[in-house]
Amino acid sequence: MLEDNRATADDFEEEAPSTPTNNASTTTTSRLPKGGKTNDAFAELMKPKPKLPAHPREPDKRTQQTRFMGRDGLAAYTTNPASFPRDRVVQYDDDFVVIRDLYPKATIHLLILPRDAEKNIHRGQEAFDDVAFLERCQTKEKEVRDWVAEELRSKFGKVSVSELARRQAMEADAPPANGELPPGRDWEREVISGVHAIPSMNHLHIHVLSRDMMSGWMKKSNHYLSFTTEFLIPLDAFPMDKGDWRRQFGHWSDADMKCWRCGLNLGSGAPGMRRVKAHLKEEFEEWKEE
Amino acid sequence: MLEDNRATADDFEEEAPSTPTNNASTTTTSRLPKGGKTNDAFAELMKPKPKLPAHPREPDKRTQQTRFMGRDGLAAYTTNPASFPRDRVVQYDDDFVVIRDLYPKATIHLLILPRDAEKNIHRGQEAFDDVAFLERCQTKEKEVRDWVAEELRSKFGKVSVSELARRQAMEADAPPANGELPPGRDWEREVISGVHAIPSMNHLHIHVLSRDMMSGWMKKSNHYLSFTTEFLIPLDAFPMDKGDWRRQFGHWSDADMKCWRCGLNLGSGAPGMRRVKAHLKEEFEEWKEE
DNA sequence: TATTCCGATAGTGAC
DNA sequence: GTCACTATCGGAATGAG
Ligand SMILES: Nc1ncnc2c1ncn2[C@@H]1O[C@H](COP(=O)(O)O)[C@@H](O)[C@H]1O
Ligand SMILES: Nc1ncnc2c1ncn2[C@@H]1O[C@H](COP(=O)(O)O)[C@@H](O)[C@H]1O
Ligand SMILES: [Zn+2]
Ligand SMILES: [Zn+2]
Repeated sequence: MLEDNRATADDFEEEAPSTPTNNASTTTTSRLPKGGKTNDAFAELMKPKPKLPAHPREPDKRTQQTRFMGRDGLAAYTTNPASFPRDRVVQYDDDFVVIRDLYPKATIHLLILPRDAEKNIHRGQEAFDDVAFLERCQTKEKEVRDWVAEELRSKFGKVSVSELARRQAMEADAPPANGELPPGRDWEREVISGVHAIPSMNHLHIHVLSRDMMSGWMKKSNHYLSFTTEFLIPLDAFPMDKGDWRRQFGHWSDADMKCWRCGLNLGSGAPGMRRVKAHLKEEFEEWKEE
Repeated sequence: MLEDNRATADDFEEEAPSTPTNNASTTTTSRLPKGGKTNDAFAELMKPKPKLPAHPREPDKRTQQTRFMGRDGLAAYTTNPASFPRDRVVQYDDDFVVIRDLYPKATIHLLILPRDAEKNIHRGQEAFDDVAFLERCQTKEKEVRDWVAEELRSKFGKVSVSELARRQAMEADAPPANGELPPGRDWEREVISGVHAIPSMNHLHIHVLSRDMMSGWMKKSNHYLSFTTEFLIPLDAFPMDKGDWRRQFGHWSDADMKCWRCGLNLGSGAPGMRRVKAHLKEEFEEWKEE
């Protein structure tokens, strides 16, 4: 059973809301040397851009250690899950460890780590040729998807109109039995999962995350594309045909990013990513309230 | 007659000599987040690289104003030379203003600015089609070259072995008349001059500078190449044939830089530029003492 | 399609 | 091939008391 440790991606603090003085008073910026003392007060107002800390609060020491293992940073979770605090290792058994992604790319972002050391050094494309192994992973994936769905409900249920009937029933004087509750919003539909066609981390991991893509860690176009294109391969694509093109996934050049919700093309590269961030912020508000 | 205001490029302070502690103690550096408070003292030692001020001392206010005119920054000198202090405007008459380059690329670096507003908005390739105008410029150029040569003599004469006889004669009990002095080193040979094939500043200017290329403003490979290749066009190349290739000078890609003194190829780009700076520092010492 | 730091590279504006 | 600022890109390293 998955515990309910609700420290998630939106702990990442977005840029501090700018005071009126900050962006109202002066819209132009000088490119010339800050010069003598006349400009000092002036320059004071100009954006040194405080440069956000990597993590809002630094993670625990044990988790920090994993960051120094580079691309092998997931190994320690699989070999010694008990050494991690429960807000990072959400659940584990002999076969799997479920962790919170240390750099979540959505409001909720978990990773399922298979522990079998023979299997977990391969990509999904190879590891999932073993159908028995695959099926265990699929079962776990389903379980975690459900859990993420519940996490979404508890996080956004109170602003979601689809939850209204269920909410009212629960708050009624005589709440119905659990099975009798109105189902509310189908949050499982808002969960995506799968493996990356070209993982960067060396140990097999299945992403399970909310589809909102709202996180301070969602910084680069690669990040966005990796969860919104065929680069994210769902587990029902396995076992994969020997000739399937995703076994030799090519590197993408600089593909356009499309809004996951409305399909709007937001362009590519860093400029596109700025548009994505701005656009998703608005979509997010609507999406929560569906 | 040119005044003798000896505030020159080597006022630019080179980087402070690094203390032994600075580069000896630790050669490895971590690329991972500085993390908790344990690292603070450690990180303290690591190179924040103080980032030199643009100018050693900020220039006078009037001269600072020219920097806010971008590529038109030379115009004010030609229209109102009297408004500048004499350490910036070295000399002027109805036809020319001679200034110190605000970002000198050599120990001595002057600019000759023709004042004729009909002429000075064109590149040399066009302006010097007017032969009468060209000849006035060439006369002035010669005068300024001689002046720079004298400036070099007074700056480096006392360490130059070629100056020895002259120096001794001058310090003798009965110094000979001026015309009778031993000539000493031919410093005019150490002066280069001309116009850039593709100027960045909009008003016609003739560079007259010592060939040492020693200056804190000599930062980018473009800077170096612009004074050590055919990009610097001497005035005797004018008037230029209609079909001369320098009338449509192409952009250079990333040409190798060669030591102006020994011809050594020092490579291209920023790495090459670092080698140039290091190599020239040694050449400079020898060159002064020739 | 790990993160972080650093340095090199581009693109803009110039009060 | 202005300068100065900023953002972007590209590689290297991946604690250590
Ligand atoms: N030390 C770590 N602990 C937990 N998650 C990590 C760590 N390092 C990287 N990650 C996450 O692992 C995922 C690897 O993605 P990928 O290899 O592209 O499938 C990314 O979502 C990272 O945020
Ligand atoms: N405001 C300024 N005052 C004096 N010299 C300047 C100013 N701005 C740029 N320069 C110099 O003008 C020269 C222009 O070079 P170029 O246009 O390439 O021939 C460079 O050597 C600059 O250092
Ligand atoms: Zn949209
Ligand atoms: Zn040399």
